[in-house]
Amino acid sequence: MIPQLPETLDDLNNKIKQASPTLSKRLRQVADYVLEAPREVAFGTVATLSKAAQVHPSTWVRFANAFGFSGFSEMQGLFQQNLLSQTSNYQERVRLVRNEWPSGDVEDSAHQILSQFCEENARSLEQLAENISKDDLTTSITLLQQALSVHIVGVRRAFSVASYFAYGLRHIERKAYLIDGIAGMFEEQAAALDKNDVLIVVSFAPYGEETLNVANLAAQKGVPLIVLSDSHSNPLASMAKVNFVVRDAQVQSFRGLSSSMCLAQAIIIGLAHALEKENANG
Amino acid sequence: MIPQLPETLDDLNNKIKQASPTLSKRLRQVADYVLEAPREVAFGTVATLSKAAQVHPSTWVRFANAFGFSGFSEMQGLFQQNLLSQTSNYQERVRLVRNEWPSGDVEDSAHQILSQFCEENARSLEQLAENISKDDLTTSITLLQQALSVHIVGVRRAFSVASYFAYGLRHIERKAYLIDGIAGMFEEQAAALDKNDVLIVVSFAPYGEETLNVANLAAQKGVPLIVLSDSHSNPLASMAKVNFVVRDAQVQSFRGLSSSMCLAQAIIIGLAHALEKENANG
DNA sequence: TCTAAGTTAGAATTTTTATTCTAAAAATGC
DNA sequence: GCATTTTTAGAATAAAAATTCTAACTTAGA
Repeated sequence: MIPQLPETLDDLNNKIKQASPTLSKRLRQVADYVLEAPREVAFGTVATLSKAAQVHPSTWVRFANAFGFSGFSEMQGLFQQNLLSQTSNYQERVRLVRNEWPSGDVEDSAHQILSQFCEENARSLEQLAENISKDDLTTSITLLQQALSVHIVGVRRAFSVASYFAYGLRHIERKAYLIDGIAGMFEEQAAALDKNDVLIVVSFAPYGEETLNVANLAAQKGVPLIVLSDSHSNPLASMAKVNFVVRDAQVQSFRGLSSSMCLAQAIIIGLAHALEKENANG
Repeated sequence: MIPQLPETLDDLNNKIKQASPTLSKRLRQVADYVLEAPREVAFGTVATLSKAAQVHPSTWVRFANAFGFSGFSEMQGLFQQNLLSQTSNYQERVRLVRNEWPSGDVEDSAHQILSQFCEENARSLEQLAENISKDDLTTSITLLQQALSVHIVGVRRAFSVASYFAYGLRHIERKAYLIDGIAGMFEEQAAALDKNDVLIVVSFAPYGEETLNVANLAAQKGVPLIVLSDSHSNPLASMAKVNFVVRDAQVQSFRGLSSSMCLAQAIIIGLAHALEKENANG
């Protein structure tokens, strides 16, 4: 198919990108995986990689053949070579990234910003699991499990998280309603809250007025609140059944959302598991 | 002989140096080789390494046993780990250590899920900076800088990211319009696109039809597209000026958004920097 | 020099890994 | 909608790797 066999990993990567549109479904799956996780490929076996890329072992062989290699092993050599060549430069690269804040041209600084964000966000993620209590997680999942339906409110930065909650909960077939205040109807939407529901409130400092109003309305009706915020001393803490505090990474006075998103994800999947177990037990 | 098995390569190296004088001739040959060429050990097989160190294959097994390993393969793991950690990525280590999916009760499993999500997301963040090319970042920032206004489209899971773009861009005082298809008006909203604008398209597999339609309309009008997706081979790639591929962590067939959010953030802040510089220079 | 303890290399075995082949499935063209 | 081609997954095979076992060897001590 492609007779000229690539000599370096970069070479191969280019050929893959180029050929990608013409590849069949499974081969493209492998192509995507290879571009994304070259390190895994360096050490993996056909068996482990097949699992990771969710394809049949022989697909890897066919893939290697398609790019001119005699088999998987020959192709793997390229990935190992690459890894070796990378190790010597590594120290230097880290030094570069940890340098002063953007001094060079736009090109460099943009990538430095990205690197720093990645690093800071990764760090705050690493702490997240430690900072969130088991009890809070369990309580919130139980609340969501028992709820007739779930409403979510959040504005501005918090809106992205709120919309993700709505998406995720619907994905696992829970009734989820996003209070988005469309056409200024925050209060009208909040009126639909029932005391057998649950309200998830996502709110970061400075706490949005609309969000506080909705939360107050809900509290008056006796609707349990699950709060996700960035401070223990937020105005919602006292009325909340559960109060998650997430410290998202901050770079250059801009806060991220990675940790909040991660917690949202964990709650959703945790709920999915709980529901599964419930069903299994009758 | 030496019951305590080393946990890191450094650990092992120290133990080797310490034990070296007491080792037999062949074992010392291996010891010398191991200290001198750890990188070879990471990739080699018992056969190739035996030749390189001029010993019999079984010597390697005896050597590994002498330091408490169950066999050569177990010892080799340490060398692979080391190589990966040098390249900033400890994916392999976690892959090796990672155990089965939670089996315990809801309380434990919920927190386990959170831990795993944090871990996976942190890992994919670490890779993000490496996988995103400088050129793509620069190009997209320049496009956004020159754009009269910015439109953003994304549905379902991608909607959270799209809404974050809209929020962030407005925050730095760019004109940003979120094409949310409210009241089914995707096409009507898309009609507002001007060729001096830019369209940011966020789309993950399976690519939403609405998103593709909007992107097509934009492309026809000559509006530059910045695409953020999860695969090199997405249906938008060919029409895009820039095609960012972000592989968000996946746990239990549910994908996160941490990395996408992080990239969005970096683009926004990178743009803010570029605008600042532009203003400073007159 | 002989013996006993430790060490080694070779052969054999077991396990793992890669590859090939083939029937079924999917996609494509008519 | 049918026939043809391509693609895929599973089983079977081939190759390779790692490990074990044992007899031969080496060394040290009497």
